[in-house]
Amino acid sequence: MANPSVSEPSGSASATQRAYGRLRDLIVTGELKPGEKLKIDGLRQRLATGASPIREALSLLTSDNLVERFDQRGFRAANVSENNFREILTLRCSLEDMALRQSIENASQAWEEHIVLAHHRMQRAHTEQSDEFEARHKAFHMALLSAADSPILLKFCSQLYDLNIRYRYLAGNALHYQQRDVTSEHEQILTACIARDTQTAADTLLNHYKTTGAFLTGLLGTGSL
Amino acid sequence: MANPSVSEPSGSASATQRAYGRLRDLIVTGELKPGEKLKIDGLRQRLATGASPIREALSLLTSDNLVERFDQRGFRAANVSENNFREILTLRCSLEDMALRQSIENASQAWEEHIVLAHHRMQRAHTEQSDEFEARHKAFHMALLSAADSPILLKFCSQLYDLNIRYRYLAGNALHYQQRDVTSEHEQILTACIARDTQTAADTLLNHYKTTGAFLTGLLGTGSL
DNA sequence: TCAGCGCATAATATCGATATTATGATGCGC
DNA sequence: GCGCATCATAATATCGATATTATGCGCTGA
Repeated sequence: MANPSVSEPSGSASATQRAYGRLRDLIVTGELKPGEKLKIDGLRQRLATGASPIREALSLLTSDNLVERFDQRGFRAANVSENNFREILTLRCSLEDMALRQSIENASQAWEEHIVLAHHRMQRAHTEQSDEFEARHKAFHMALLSAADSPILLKFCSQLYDLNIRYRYLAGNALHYQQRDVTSEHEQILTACIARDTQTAADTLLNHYKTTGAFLTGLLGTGSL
Repeated sequence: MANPSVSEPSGSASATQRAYGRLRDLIVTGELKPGEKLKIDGLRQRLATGASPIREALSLLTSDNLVERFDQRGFRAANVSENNFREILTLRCSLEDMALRQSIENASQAWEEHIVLAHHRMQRAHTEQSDEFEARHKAFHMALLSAADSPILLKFCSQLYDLNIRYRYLAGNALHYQQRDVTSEHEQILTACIARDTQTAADTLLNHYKTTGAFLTGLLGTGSL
């Protein structure tokens, strides 16, 4: 399968959790395409599990905006559109800005160490071309926000992260060229956070998103997707 | 029973939807108390339906932060706390501010008529002491934001609304005294929206929330809940 | 030739039953 | 008398089967 896995260990406890994580990966990575009908029975076989866990997982994904439910007519992978992407990008900028500022405000030594570690792990995964890079990348970004002491806000950010990264996968290799200075951008953000330089951190972070975002919007606009 | 119903017609299609709406009401109104164990079998009998719809509904409510899931140990109604309430209030102010500004920016005649109508219905329900007031109240607030053209943001707002109003129910009649000038506040907001006076509308709306919020925080602080 | 009705097919939504897992009490050993 | 392991109980999580509902095709009649 060779699946990157944006999420946590998939060997976890309940079948529902496994199905949830697995399906989310499939959708985020585009293996299940936007708008694609998600037939219970098909997925049941694919994930080798019963219908109940599948349905529950799909319900959860519905709340994450990754799946659309049509009463009595099953589920589909959520559609994509330029508008949708713009919305995600805009919201993400607003909410992460908010969260990052709160996070830095509450900054503690533990948090500082946490982000340093998360950054390092991401870096290592990157140089090693590891499968884990995606997970580490998300972990780093969430770590930045983690001191915000606002679980709901963090949950929103996490959801938006997934929604956003889905578009990156859809753009696929078109995006590889611009592995540009992402690394340096990450370092800048990290440095600013350690220095408790809220403004720079926020500016850099948002710019980080907007740059990638603008590029993706371009692709979407040209109908490449 | 005499249940106000914060949500839509509960006679709708699927058992899952019914269970979802019903359970949400039960939790929001406090009939199912914070932290209370939600035993599948109990609910199954109470709502006269099977286990699958219940589980699916609970999964959905988990995503709404109204229910907590403990793997292999079932579900509980989400706990409440002063911190949690403050978080909801803060987030709600930020997000609704954002949404309201967008909404006014996109204001159309249709939207204007929509909010006037929603306001009128709420008023009528209020004077008639109708059961529907809660639903109308939410409808009015959501209508204000409805031109925002950002479904995800609106969904977040809707969720936060429910979370917030849950605390109002928990405070119960202690809150009745302060039916104060809520009516006039609503009118002010409506008027400002019609006038496209973004700043006033936003200020009034946020003040509306913060006033009620401060009062509730007070109650929570004194351990009245 | 085409629109509309009705049937066959396929998928969903739901139920009832089972296996698995937590929980609380009981008794044994120390 | 107290702590710990063990067992009975109760609840969850999951499965397989069924009933209900949508869907697409072919047929009829204009």
